[in-house]
Amino acid sequence: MSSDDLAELGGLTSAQVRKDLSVFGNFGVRGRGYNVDDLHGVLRKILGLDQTWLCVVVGAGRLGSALTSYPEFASQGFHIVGVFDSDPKQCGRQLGATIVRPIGELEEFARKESASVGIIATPASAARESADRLIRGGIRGILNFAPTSLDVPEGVSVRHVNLAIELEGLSFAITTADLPGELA
Amino acid sequence: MSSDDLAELGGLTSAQVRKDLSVFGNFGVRGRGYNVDDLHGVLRKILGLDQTWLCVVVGAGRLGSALTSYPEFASQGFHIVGVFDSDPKQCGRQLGATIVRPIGELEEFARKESASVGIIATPASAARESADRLIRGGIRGILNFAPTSLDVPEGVSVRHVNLAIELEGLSFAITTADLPGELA
DNA sequence: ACCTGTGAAAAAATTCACAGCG
DNA sequence: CGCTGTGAATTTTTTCACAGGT
Repeated sequence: MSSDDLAELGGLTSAQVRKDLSVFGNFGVRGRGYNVDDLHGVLRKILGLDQTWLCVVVGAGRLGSALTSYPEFASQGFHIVGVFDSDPKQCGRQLGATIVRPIGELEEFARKESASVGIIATPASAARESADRLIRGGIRGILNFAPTSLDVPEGVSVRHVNLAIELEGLSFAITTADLPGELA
Repeated sequence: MSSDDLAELGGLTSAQVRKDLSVFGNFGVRGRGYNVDDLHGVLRKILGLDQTWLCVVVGAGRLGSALTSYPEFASQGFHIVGVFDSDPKQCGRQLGATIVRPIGELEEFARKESASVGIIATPASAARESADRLIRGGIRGILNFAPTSLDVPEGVSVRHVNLAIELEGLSFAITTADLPGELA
């Protein structure tokens, strides 16, 4: 498959595809293009997807429940090994392959299981505390669904997913698309 | 509040804050900074959040259910007025303020209700069809949680949220942070 | 004195375009 | 001939730094 084909699929330019791949190595063959299977394998390795990642979820509400059982996570090697909630009523409930545990057990559990990824699906008010617990539990990366910025020490990576902001972006796009003579 | 304060809160530089705001107008006062309430109102208006957006959700699985009842959506003026699923077993179930309806009723429902935003929370295999239905229903913007690219006509905006890719990004960040002499 | 708004400068990302290999 | 990999050119984004208003 050529960089043109890949670009088409990804909504990019072929030069973009080639430049980006060239950061990591020379994966193509001049005159032929890229071997899709090989490239797939190489990219999985670069992304660190050639291993299983042990994850814990904080927050067993609707979003936390959905994420815990999200099939795309498991299929990419992200295994949810524990779910935690501060609400005693949630604790003990079966969720995916595990049961919901009390938030107080998070640190010890994460350490024992050597979990390296934490997913925060709590209300904003609990996000900071959740992050602290995850960090004390020895987690290396946090995916934060709460609309809260997090301070983390060196060596811990954070990504924010703000679902409301995604809709706000759509709102802006729709509103802007409506403006008639705004192209000047 | 000064651009410095705003930058601190948002994890940006003050110049960034001022430049970005200056695209839309002069909202600050020299020597004083920005009035937070005024700025909030102006930005809400720019983003189109000074109105109620009627949304329909396609897919009443775990993710669709979580999104339908996601409090941050309602609080930003995004109201879920309908949820649709192709599985007859899901139909009729109460979800948030509405019941789950058969997918076949989507187009007519969206038109009647004048819904302008569609949220796709189906498996990848159903995403394309869902988008077509939404478009035929007169929707103006689509938030797509399925890992599928969508072709949409002029005038329809799309945003993709790929939860697995967020975790893959974390995986890469963690993996990369581990490499010892990779700073050269 | 403080802080915005903005040109100018610097840095980063993207595109161009082509030498060179298969 | 086709297509990669990559320097060079271009465009975009970010940062700098300061004139000017409060």
